[in-house]
Amino acid sequence: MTSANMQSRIIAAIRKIPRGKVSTYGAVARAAGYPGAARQVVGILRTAFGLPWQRVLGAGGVIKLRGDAAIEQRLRLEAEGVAFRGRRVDMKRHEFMPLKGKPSRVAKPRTTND
DNA sequence: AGGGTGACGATCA
DNA sequence: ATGATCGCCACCC
Repeated sequence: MTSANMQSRIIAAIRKIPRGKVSTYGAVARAAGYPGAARQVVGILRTAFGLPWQRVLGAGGVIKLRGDAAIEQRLRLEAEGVAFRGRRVDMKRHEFMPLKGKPSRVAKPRTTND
């Protein structure tokens, strides 16, 4: 078992990115359990439909699409509240990192989810 | 088998 | 910051 699973796991990882947050090709690959498979993430993003593709960026928060597609991705992200700093998104604020953050205090219960 | 392709990523000059 | 290089992984001739 290989790619069939890989594909579903990568897709699952992408679907977890919440609105207003973003991730990167590499991070998605790692989250799916395939470090180094960033290019596979790309392949899936290109073919699969119904995915929040606009939330996946290149390392550092750079939009790797070209031309119109790049414009659209930016607009879509800004539309969901993602802030840019020059050409890159402010990863400090919007990068989706499950398992990050210090569990020193009790988590904040969010009542208004999307 | 051999070679080319991606919405990549890290490193170095 | 920018371009080149090399490493990566699955897929498609």
